[in-house]
Amino acid sequence: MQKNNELSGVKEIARRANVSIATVDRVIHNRTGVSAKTKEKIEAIIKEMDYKPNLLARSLASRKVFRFAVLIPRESAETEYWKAPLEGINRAWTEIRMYGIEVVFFHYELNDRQTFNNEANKILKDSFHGILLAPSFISEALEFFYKCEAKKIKCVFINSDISNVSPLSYIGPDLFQSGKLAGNLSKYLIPDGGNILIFNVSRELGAEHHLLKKATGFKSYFEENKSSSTVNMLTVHRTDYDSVMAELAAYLKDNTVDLLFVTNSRVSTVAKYFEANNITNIKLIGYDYLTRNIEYLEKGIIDFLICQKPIEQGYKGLLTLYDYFVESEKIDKVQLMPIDILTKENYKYYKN
Amino acid sequence: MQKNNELSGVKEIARRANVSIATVDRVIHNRTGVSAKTKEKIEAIIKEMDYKPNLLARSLASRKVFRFAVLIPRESAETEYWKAPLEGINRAWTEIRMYGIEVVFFHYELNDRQTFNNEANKILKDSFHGILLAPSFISEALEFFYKCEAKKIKCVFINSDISNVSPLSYIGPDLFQSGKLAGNLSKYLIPDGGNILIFNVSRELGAEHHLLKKATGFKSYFEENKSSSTVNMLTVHRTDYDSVMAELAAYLKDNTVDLLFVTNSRVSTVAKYFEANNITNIKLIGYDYLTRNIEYLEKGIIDFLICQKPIEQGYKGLLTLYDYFVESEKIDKVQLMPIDILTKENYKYYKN
DNA sequence: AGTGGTATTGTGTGCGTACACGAAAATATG
DNA sequence: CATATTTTCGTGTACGCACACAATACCACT
Repeated sequence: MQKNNELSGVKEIARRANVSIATVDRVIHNRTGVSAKTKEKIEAIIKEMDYKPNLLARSLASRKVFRFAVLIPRESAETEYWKAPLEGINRAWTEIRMYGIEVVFFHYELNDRQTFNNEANKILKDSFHGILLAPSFISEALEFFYKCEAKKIKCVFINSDISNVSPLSYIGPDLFQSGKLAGNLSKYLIPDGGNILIFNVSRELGAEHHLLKKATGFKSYFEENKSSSTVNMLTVHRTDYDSVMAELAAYLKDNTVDLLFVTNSRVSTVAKYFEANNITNIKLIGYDYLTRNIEYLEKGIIDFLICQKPIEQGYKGLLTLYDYFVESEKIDKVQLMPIDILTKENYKYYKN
Repeated sequence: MQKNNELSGVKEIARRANVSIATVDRVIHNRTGVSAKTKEKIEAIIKEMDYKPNLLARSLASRKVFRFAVLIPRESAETEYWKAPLEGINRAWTEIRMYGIEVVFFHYELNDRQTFNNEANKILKDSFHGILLAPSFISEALEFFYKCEAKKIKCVFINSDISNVSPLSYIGPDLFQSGKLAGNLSKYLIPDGGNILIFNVSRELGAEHHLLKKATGFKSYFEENKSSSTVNMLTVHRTDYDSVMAELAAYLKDNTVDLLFVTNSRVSTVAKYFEANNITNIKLIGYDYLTRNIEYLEKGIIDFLICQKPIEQGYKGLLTLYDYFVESEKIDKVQLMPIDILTKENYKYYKN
């Protein structure tokens, strides 16, 4: 390593400063017990040498163990979405486990807020340095977040954010802009003046809910561009196929719709309905690279899928905790994901 | 680290096998000097323990130095494209330099194939383990590649590939599919039956040239979809604004064009021309996230930009060499980049 | 000067692995 | 059977850093 010039490492610093490497070590980690003048001297040398510690040797020598908890929804039969972040988290873990990282997983059910509390309490009873969580239930997540803050536990949010709260980092989409892009895409699918329906399929949908942020962004596109299209919104609070089908059918009986925007990954449910009933004159935009969605994208029933790198969200989420604790790096408060457009032509090359 | 059970590492293997760690080390790196039966025994234990070497300690102890050369075009005044891969390469380098990686850069001029040869020869005279190169000039690159093969130097290609040749890996777009996607996008911009022009701006354009692959893909979309649009192609062999402008103006004087597809990052040159001459009725699709291109995307003069993660290409390129030599991982022969669609609405969130 | 105490600095060991070198065992040679 | 040769294996040191522990310097006060 660096076999070139031997002027690297703490040893060299120590040599130049006429001190022992222990003293150098002390000022590097600014521990106490170093006189002001030697500290200054060493710091000057460090700066002059542009010394960069060898992270390998560092974490080899400092046998620290950090414990992180992961709190995200369980992958459900209805949507495989959460498989992706989990995959990213595991990928990150395999990369950093040798640096002394322990990870414990906790999963809650997306249609049962009580399970969130249960798992959250388990986490609080145990002892973790950091937590990676998807705050799907806002008030519950908020309460949990405050408890973590009190215990000096750092949190990273993925997938959706909570306003007025400042975790170590938020990693996920700009929901508003994501919806706005969907609005923009609809321009390419139907002429101006059409009838558009925003369709939410979600058990929970409070005022601050992230699906509504997408809907708001979507609408804003039409307002900003002074479009003459009509944009309505419909929400179904049951997520099974029959319920969705029934509500949608009822709506379509009374209303003309040229384009349908599904605000989450449940778009395949709508597509299935379209296919079963031979509905081909309604354009369809939805979310997420899931096998079922891709299937309908391939068939041409779904026109566009918007995707926000769920795997990378999980990957970066865990790495962010690692960077903070092990590398003690400064962390970006917000790490927005790209807003990717998937079509029949390019999805094969997409990487979550 | 791994403070849990102490049954990790070569030491534990050695203990269980009643041998010294040196012997264990020998079978791990399958060196000579171990009797068949002890080798078997140790291998069994390794498998049973599912032993994973600590890469930190490994590369700390093995003070190997690998030397890689990078051979890519110089960033030119006309296009900043090659800044991006270079950035990715540098990012990868900072991540792995502590593992004993040396990188030396060589740059050639995109409009002078002789400079490629000059730099390539410099590389051959020196001594490198691996080379990361953009084979812009096919025959020259081919010659160089064979010389490298003869010297057992591993090559990784980025940005464009060469047929019938097998480097360690190709990292870049599927050019054909990339062009095909552009064809698909044009569907959203103009009605079927329009007049379309494929526009190549490139000094060099041999039969195997990568721009032509994009053009072929583009055309294939219209053929496959039995489109009634007319697709023509025009190539300008000079890349300065005045030349491009002149040729384009001449063409447009005699021909109607509804949509123009520029096969590389020079799309901003066309956009500039459109802006200067108030041409607003021609849709424009081009390549690459460059500041000048984004400017025209924002203004609405460019409708779509296709982007293929140039930074990541460089990043992965160097990491691929690293993985091969240091981690001795199996390398994917082809690592295709996603084909990203950039619009006015989502470019801000794009990451190269 | 001697004593106690604090402020400051140094020494040594270990993290998990690689490797040079030498020792021992096995085998071959005369 | 003694010696030479080869095969097989073990010991020790190093990598760059962290940290426990030991040592020294410095100062105040009897």
